[in-house]
Amino acid sequence: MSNEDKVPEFDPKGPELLYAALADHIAARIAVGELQPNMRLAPERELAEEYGVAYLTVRRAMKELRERGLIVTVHGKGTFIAEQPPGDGGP
Amino acid sequence: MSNEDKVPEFDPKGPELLYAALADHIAARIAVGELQPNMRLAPERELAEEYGVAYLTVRRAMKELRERGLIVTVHGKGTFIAEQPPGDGGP
Amino acid sequence: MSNEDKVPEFDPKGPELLYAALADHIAARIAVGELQPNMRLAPERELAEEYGVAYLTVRRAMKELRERGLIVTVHGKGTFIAEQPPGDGGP
Amino acid sequence: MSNEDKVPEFDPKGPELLYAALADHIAARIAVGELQPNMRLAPERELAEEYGVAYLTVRRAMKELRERGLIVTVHGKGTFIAEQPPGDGGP
DNA sequence: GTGGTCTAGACCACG
DNA sequence: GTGGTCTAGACCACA
Repeated sequence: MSNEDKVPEFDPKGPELLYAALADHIAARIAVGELQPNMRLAPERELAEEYGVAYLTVRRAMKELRERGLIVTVHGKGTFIAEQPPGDGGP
Repeated sequence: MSNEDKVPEFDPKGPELLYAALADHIAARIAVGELQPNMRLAPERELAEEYGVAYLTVRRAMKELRERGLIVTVHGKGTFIAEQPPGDGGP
Repeated sequence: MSNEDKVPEFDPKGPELLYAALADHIAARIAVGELQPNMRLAPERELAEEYGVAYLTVRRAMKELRERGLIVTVHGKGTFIAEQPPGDGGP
Repeated sequence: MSNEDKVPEFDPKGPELLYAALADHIAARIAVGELQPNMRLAPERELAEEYGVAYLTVRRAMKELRERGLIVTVHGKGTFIAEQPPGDGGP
């Protein structure tokens, strides 16, 4: 945890749903430390353009990350990387 | 009417719009007698801070209450609790 | 009615509120036939840019026009010029 | 013109009107180069506190400076030091 | 990808 | 020193 590896480009090909792939990609950027706690994420519309996906796809990915506790969003202000909780230890 | 019950803290969670929730909360404070006719309400900017919302949100709530006839606002002086009309009696 | 005169540029100078001036300008474009019934108006954000005003100012102007019955807006689809009611005939 | 002298503290004592004294003080800060073209002036309410004067006094001083062409104010954004025109050369 | 609400903070009008 | 309008730009609900 908290390694400084690089996250590969976002290039979804697998059977995974697009919004899930996007959520995973951002989650990876957080895990790797590229996105640090309390940083503000780019606005949702900007993310949509950067990733070349529809706005709604970004919204779904954000919802996913919110539910995983990785981000916190404040209406009208932006969405921020959460203080990362101790990883659940995984499988 | 004019009971002296307490109004619970402002803690919007429901699906209600924030400004509407705020308007309702203040309306409740009036209904319960915490805010009496002719009293001056705190300045809008102060309300915004107290309630932890943006100024515009307070403005919208005030507009709502004005339309309901619960308050009267005078430009440059402040906003005041209106002489309460006979409640519509409800169901 | 339904003349094809031209509406002058939007250039608010008077004491009128900006959003009211904007509403009037669009109302004039409708009156003159430049904007025909059932046409879709440009998106609100685009109007904001075109007119060089803030988004909220456009929103307020739209609200005004909606209340005057000149436009109809559908959430998620756009705002459309209404079937014009018989003008009140004026003086 | 465009000297780099220092402007003395604001300490009105003379018969001059307070808002005029304030305007002159700010004009001096511009003349001396302490306030450069295109810089944003502190918000009016902040200036009122800093100078220890009423808000209205600041507003009047701003009006004065606007009419002298020393500042440009944009509603909702702030007030900015104007590109200084060639001094009128006055005696 | 639209309309709708919210945040933050500026200048304006009025008493 | 209050209420009122405006700027700028964020997230939200809907089709």
